[in-house]
Amino acid sequence: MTVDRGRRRPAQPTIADVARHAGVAVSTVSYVLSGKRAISAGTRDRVLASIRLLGYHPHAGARALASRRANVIALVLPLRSGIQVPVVMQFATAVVTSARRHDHDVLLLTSDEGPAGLRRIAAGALVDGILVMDVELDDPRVPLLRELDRPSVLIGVPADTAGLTCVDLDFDRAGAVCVQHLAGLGHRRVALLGAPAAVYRRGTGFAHRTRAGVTRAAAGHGVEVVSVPCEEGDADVRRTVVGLLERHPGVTGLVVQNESAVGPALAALAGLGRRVPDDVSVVAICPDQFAVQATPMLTSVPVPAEEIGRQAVSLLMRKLTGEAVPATTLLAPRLTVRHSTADPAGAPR
Amino acid sequence: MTVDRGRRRPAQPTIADVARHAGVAVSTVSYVLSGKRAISAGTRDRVLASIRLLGYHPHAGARALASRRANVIALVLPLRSGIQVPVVMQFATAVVTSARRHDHDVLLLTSDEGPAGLRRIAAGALVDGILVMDVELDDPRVPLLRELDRPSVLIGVPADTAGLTCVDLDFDRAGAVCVQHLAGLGHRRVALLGAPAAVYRRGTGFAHRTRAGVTRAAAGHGVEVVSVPCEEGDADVRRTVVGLLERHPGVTGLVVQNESAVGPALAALAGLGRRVPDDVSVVAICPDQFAVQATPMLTSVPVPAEEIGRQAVSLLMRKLTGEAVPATTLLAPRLTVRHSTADPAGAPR
DNA sequence: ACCGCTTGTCGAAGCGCTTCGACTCTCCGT
DNA sequence: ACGGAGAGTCGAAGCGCTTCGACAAGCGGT
Repeated sequence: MTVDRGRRRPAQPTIADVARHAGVAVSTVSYVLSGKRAISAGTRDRVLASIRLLGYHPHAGARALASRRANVIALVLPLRSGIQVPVVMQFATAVVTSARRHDHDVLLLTSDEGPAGLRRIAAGALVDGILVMDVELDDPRVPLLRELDRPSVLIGVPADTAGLTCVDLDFDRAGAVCVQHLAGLGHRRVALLGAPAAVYRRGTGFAHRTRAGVTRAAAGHGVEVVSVPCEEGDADVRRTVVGLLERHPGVTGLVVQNESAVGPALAALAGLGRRVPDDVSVVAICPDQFAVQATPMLTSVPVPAEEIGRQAVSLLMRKLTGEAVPATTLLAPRLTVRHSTADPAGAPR
Repeated sequence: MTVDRGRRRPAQPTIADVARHAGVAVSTVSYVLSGKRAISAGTRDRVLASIRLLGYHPHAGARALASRRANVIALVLPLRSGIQVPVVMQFATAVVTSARRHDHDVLLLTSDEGPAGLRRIAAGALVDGILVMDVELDDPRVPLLRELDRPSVLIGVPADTAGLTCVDLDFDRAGAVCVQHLAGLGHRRVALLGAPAAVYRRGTGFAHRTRAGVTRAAAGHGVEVVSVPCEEGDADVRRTVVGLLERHPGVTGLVVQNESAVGPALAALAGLGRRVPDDVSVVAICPDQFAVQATPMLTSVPVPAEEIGRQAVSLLMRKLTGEAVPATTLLAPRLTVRHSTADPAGAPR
């Protein structure tokens, strides 16, 4: 067993081994692989056969050194409280999958190493580009990204987007669409059960934008709206919902933004003896998965994590090739009607 | 603006620039950085000053090429259904944080590229070692890892651990501890609300082990136990709980393994008019965060994602230095008593 | 005064790949 | 019959770093 140790040395074959085995020059193998120069079919086949036979895989470091491209992008994830974990996860997997399709790998960073981490990664040529999630309205990482001279794409939209590339769901319109749907059904008093207070305080874009959209749409439709932040956790959500309906008994429509509040909010309504959708209509902004798991299935505006991830990667790839891209890409919200919204009680048919 | 483009070329300084600036040889700079040879204090300071001044960061690719160490580890995450998203997320962040402490970065892979992905990464020297999450009892990736000749650590325990290094919570004992707690309170009939059926079918270790532990402990304490799989989603959980209590009305203790089932299960119990803990005691195996968010706060055995992640990284680092490490590390479960468990109704005080 | 250490530094040889001329053919138009 | 344009291939020069052997000093022991 131990004897084996020192002896075995399959020692990954190098491009030189492949070249020798195929009887061509090293550079020819390289061109077969990159397709950057014409190679005759015969040679190509011979080289490819040798590659397969020897089990050759190019050495990533050597390639990065010579070509000045690492074929790796960084994904900076948030670690903070109040984030929507499953959504983040969906983003991450979408990003990895898309990146692979573009022949790139993904390096995972967490924000807690701070700007220094970004700098290290970028300057060290470990990555070609950077994807940043959960960007706040006034994010300290933004100025750094501007100066960093590696292409980057933000998921989320900061206050000042000059010189940046951002992708996100259009939360403003998402909020508006929810209210519009409720207004269309005849509701005159609605409430927004928002994100935790800390999230607003932090200035996270999506929370503010949603609230703005809700407010604007309400004004436009002559609907009264009250908007309350909502902490996570069963008890807190219940308390918030109870308090809300005590102070505003006339509310018949509820927009729920915080996906982790969806379940407890429904439970709280049930506890108060308010039926959904008969007494109160509920529309959620959350991943579809949650909307269909709830009882009743929720009318919702899904957060298209998958598509945002894909878009972000695709934008980053385009920037890597020097292409110009739009500064801000806002995905249109789509409202799916399910079983949690209806005419308010007593409304005319 | 466009004019700027071609002109600016701060062109990351190289180690040669630093050497020139500090008036020493390139190798000296290298030794200052690596500490592999003695360097006089004066020289070291001069070099470090130049490094700071020039904003030098070593080129990762060049370093990997020359030193044959990428200082990157791969983290292979599951993408499948039935996984516990927040737990996975906790793992991931713990892994990234720990890895950074060891001066390594983390490359994110998803299982869906399959074994080919692992092979590519390992052979391409993109990573020095591999961390695999959510390993199944009979996992196709396991034989590959054995042959791959890059060190790896599994989070989760497959059936055959020969030649591997595994870390996990001791789910068997976790299950046992839950039953023991209930038995100690006087419960004679308990149930395990398990993972989704697909998870058992797939042969995911933790689900099977938990069930085994529950069963064994029940036998040991003369407690009757019934164990049912449980799908995700409000309605499914409700149906499962209702069905369970119909068929086994004498059950007074519930062990809930699937964290996403916790909320709905409590709601279902409330719907049936069973109070927790007065009529039914509930003990959960789930992250603490969930346990304290529930109402009432749950007696639980937390999954120490953070610590498992740390351990996994630390084991991998030790393997990278050639150190021998234990094949299997099972973390002892710790049960935290909160407000969801009590004597069964009618039990002697 | 000399040997043999240790300590600190340097130069050069790679690590495995990409890329840039340069070179050899072949084939076409005239 | 000849120049020129591709097409196809090769050799060599790096990319930025680590590491090995060599060497110059300084030191204590005899």
